[in-house]
Amino acid sequence: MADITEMLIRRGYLWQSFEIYGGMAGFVDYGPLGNGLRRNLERLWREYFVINERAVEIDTPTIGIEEVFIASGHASSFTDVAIECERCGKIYRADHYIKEKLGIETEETIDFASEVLSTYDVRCECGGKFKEPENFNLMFSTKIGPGRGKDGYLRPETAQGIFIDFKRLADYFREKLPFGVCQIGRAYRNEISPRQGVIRLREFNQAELEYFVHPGEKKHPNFQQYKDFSIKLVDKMDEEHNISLGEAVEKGIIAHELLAYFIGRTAEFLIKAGIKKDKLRFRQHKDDERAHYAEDCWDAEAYTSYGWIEVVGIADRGDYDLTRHNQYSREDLSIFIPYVEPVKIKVKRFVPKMSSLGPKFRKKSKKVAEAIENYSGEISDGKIKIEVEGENLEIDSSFFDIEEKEETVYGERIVPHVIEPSFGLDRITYAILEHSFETDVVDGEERRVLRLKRWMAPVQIAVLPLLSREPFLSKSDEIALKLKEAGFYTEKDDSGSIGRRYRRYDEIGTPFCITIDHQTFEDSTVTIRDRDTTGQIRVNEEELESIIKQLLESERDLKEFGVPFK
RNA sequence: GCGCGAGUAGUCUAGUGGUAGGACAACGGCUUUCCGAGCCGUUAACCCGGGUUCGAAUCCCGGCUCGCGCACCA
Repeated sequence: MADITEMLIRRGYLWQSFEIYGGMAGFVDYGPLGNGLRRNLERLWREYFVINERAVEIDTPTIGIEEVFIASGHASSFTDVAIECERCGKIYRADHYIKEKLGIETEETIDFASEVLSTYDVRCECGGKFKEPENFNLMFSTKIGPGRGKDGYLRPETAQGIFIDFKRLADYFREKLPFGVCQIGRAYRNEISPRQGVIRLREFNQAELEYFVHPGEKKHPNFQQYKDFSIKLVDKMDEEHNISLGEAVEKGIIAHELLAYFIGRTAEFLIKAGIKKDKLRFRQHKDDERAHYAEDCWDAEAYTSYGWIEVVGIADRGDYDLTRHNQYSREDLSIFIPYVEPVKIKVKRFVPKMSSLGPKFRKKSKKVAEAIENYSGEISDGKIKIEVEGENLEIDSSFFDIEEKEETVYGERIVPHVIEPSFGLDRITYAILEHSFETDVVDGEERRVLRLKRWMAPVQIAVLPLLSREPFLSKSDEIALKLKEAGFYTEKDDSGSIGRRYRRYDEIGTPFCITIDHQTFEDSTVTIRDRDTTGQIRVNEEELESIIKQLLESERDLKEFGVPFK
């Protein structure tokens, strides 16, 4: 691989943030081209994960109130208790270190770690003593509102915003599973040591789809599409499989069809975006690697100069999130699933008689009534035994009626499971750039060319007057304007020799250059030059828009559209 | 956060205590200019702060950033 970072900076793909103030690790600025590329990636992602699924996109705040992250588990599992050696300055996660040295499973609290350290006189490997344990939270905290305000955090993932809106969303989808909800946006993690350029950022771009399904139906209607598709799979035992996704499900390597579907879909998407198939693999998380919420998880990994890097995580989060938010918010986040055939069942119900309960139990009567309603045991000697506020009571039949009838049950309430494909857009953008950047030789001279997929290029068309004077300039302006009006990202460039300009656009990945030459003024034709082959065709000015459109949407050969030129 | 190395125009780089140089790029001009042509001209840099010194890009300290290793990576 040629050194790409130099080009990315110089040509306006990626810049260090806060550069004139010395910079700050973990943040990146997208220059004009980088931003364009990432936007195109987002557009393609929507095609794959929203428009062509039963899915919608929403947008929720990047700041979350504390309650959200207590419920989600991030407040505790995202906080590490860290211990630092006084002598050598090494920092460990307290729970890891204690478990390794003493074999004790610890709670993740400062007090507990502190107690264990002093009780067992735990020392650093260098022999030094540890300072008092401290919390290190990987979430950025903030205060909402004036004064002491309310505690808030910058979201560490976009997903929580979706879970919180679950009731509204289920309603939007008319209570019918499966459905998907996605969010594209920024997320924040206060990394201890961000490194490797765009690979580990403190503020990054996610595209997440939460696909809600019936726990017993982890299938997808379009799985057929990927059943015979194969991609390199590495399971949690580090074993490699080169089998179809259908087989992988049959053999139990992938837990279920729905995960396999998203693996297939993700692979197709990444390849369409410009990731090389031979530099793409899916790796299953090992048992100790999975997040607190995940039941099974497969990462898409792309091979880059940093080695294999995770670009997508596809997790079966089970009902973890909805159940937790259910508990903490006390909102019912289940969904009603009707049976195919309603079921008739006999029910026996105890109906409290308030007119007799009231006078006898007074303030307690409401609680007694509830206990009677919930009673499900037998009646002995016309009495039932219930417990109210720790007190055992015998209630005789003058306080309740028994209603026995046949009821029709139409369905049941269940908490859906969620399958989450979560995409790191920054990493994907970077991997695409690396996978696309090549050098080749044209006319004996080395050329740097960014072979982006045509539909991904931030600058799609460059209009180049052969000569930098009239009438070439006006004609170029006229054609560039027409192409812009047609919706193509177009640049006009008359600076330097024509060869120099071709190189300029090769380097940033512009797939096609339109050249206005002498012949243009004789027969109203222009040339289209293909970035990858440097071949040219000559076409009529009137057909230009339609040909460009077809070329940009496909990988069709330029020669199909006109007479080769030169 | 620890250790090692590095930081000079947009980019790459020379300069090791005494006037900061080059290449490429960019910009303007000349040249009927289809694959980084040539010529003339222009713009443009010592990461930040402190110290030592008559004098610091250079030596020392601290910070920031980048690279590598360790640790961390829900």
